[in-house]
Amino acid sequence: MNRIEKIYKYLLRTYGPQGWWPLTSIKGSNPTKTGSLNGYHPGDYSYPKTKKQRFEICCGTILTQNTSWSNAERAVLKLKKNKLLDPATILMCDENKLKEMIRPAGYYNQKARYLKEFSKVFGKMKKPSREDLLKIKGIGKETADSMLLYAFKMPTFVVDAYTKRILSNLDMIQETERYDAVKTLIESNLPAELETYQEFHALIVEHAKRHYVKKGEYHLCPLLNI
DNA sequence: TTCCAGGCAATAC
DNA sequence: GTATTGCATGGA
Repeated sequence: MNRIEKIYKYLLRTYGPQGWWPLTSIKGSNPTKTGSLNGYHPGDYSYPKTKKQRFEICCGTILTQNTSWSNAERAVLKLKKNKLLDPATILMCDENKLKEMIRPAGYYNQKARYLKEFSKVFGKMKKPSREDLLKIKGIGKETADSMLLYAFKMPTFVVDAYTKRILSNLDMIQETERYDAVKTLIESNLPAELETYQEFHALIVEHAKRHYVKKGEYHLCPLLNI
């Protein structure tokens, strides 16, 4: 078993299935989880079940850019309450009203624009390619991969700041390693399975929230011992 | 008060 | 091509 696999197994054993991506229509909760308790569906990989849920996940990936999920979730809930978790409605919505709805997620000026841009093309997106998504204003590599992995169920790994921080601390990459290099490293050392990729990214976030927030504590990370 | 969060685009060098 | 900067709310 390679080191990436060992890390994955350790995290899964330690925290259990994470049930990403959270959805507002799911009321289950996991009290062991940091951050929001709502919407996760651990062990159930059948979501999204509807186009509406798929769109909600995509909106969530945009709203949580450089933002805590608790803040992004507030914005998602406001959108839902105002019937705005729908591309046609978002396109018709007054821009200032849309900004007000997503205000708690921060960066609301740009994110409102990003949501409109994405809403324009969502209807045409059956199984979009990464390149298709990257052409859309406001969708970078991580957001594109998050949409592919959690909304469109494609086995593609999502790299984020936490992934780099952890692997760098374990001396498996350089701090400055490029996004796609890290992505390839992970993907080439794990079976290319949707469930595995979905879990691993979620587990990395959960683990990082516990051990990689304070800079002086990275050396206490339990992964250093495996 | 300061720092950080499930990044991205625009600009500067 | 690489490094820096602006964007913003809410919690610790």
